[in-house]
Amino acid sequence: MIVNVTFNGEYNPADFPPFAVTTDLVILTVRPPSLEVLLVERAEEPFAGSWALPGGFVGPEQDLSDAAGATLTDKTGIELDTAHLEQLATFGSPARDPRMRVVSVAYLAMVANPPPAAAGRDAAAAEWQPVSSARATTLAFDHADVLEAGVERARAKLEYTTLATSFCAPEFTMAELRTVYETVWGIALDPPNFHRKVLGSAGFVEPTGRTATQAKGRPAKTYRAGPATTLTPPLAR
Amino acid sequence: MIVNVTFNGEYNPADFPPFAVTTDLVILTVRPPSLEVLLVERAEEPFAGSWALPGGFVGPEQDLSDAAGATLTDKTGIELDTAHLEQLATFGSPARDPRMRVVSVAYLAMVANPPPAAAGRDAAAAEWQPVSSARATTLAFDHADVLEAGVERARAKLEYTTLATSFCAPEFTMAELRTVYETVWGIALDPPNFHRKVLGSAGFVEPTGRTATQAKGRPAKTYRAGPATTLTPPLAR
DNA sequence: GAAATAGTGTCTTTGAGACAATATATG
DNA sequence: CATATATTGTCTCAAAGACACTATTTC
Repeated sequence: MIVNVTFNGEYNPADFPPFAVTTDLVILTVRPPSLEVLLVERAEEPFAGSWALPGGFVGPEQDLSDAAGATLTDKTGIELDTAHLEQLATFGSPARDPRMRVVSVAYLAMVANPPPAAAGRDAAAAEWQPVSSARATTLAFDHADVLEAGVERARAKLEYTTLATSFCAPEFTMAELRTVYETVWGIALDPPNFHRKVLGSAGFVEPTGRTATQAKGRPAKTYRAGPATTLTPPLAR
Repeated sequence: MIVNVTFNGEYNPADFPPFAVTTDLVILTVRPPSLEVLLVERAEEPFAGSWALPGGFVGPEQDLSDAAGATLTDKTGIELDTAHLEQLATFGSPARDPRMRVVSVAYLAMVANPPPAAAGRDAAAAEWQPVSSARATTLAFDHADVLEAGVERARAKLEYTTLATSFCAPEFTMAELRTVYETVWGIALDPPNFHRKVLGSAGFVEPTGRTATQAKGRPAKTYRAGPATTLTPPLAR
């Protein structure tokens, strides 16, 4: 198939050869004791059989964030308004795709309790994998770099934003919220101090008035995400 | 001029029509009492006569950061190794360029004591303008959004990185470094506390052993940037 | 010496962290 | 009641902020 594109005036094609633009997503979820990322097994070349981040081409009239959002809902089955989605960084090394110039705008998504992953049209399989496993795998393209950027962004943002709640169900206990931090950061936090810090951060969480029964021990009060988006002072790692 | 591009297999052109990829730069410098940004006056359509951020097309085999670096040295006359340059965000709304689909990867640069701006090939003029003035101007494309993102990134990064030194000459006084913060943040800082905080942050600055004569008052010791890149704990705004 | 700017000392307040103590559930 | 988990209390320490004070220069 042949595509003819005519340029003139200031827009000389020598100045801007056709680029393909894609989005790739680092979709994270917390499944204690692991931070997990959604990977797909590529069905076609290049890197057929390799694990990769889910992604896709940006349509001619499609906004970048819409393309990312479509991939997110398609791959996870999660509605956009329950997930956090933000632009991460753009990867455009000339050599990153062996066949042609592809610039990829990476997005970071944080989701809670996703349904099991299902293979799509272009993927042989889709699977939630612990980030530690994904790091040990040879990912397609430069997706190892993208994954690192996404994980580091998520780790950093837990410090100074309320985004940890996007890894939680709509209603959660203080221990569940704390476990999000412990899982993403890979460290143990002091439960009493964490409890006080969260309640002392105005707008971080709101009490529901309900309690959640524990397998053992005193029932925990439940909370929902509050209106605040930033934590000042931050929650130290 | 006609460009023929052949696609097949997974790379169906219907999935990825030709995009142009550009870089746009938010190049900031501190000239007390103003934080200033380099703007160019567009010589050609669209937005001929409007002020815009400097930028350019990414070459077929050119890395994104190389394209940004080339624009930086071209427009400011500053060597890359003396400036800070980082990727900011990518802007790709289908409507952002009236003629065709252009995805712009924005970069943020911080420079010290730039020479006067000079018009280039594609610009009628180039000028350092206070950010407050630039905000009051109607900028070309979506450059108002890009500028906001750049300024906010710079303001935030002064808190938890040592990047304020990239706004300073190689050798600077504590008052000069403090003035960088005061100019970017638009607030006054307490000189004694600032002094202690900076010296207490290991690797932020290193003494040169020299002093700088003041117009009035006691000469100030001078410092150079140290090896540290992050400030923990941060310098509160 | 007066004025200006650089730099030090000290006190108060805030918040993080360690950890004891109390509360409320299950078996 | 023993045990487990949630929640509150208390003490200590580090750092931020206010601001008095000292140091060193020019005029």
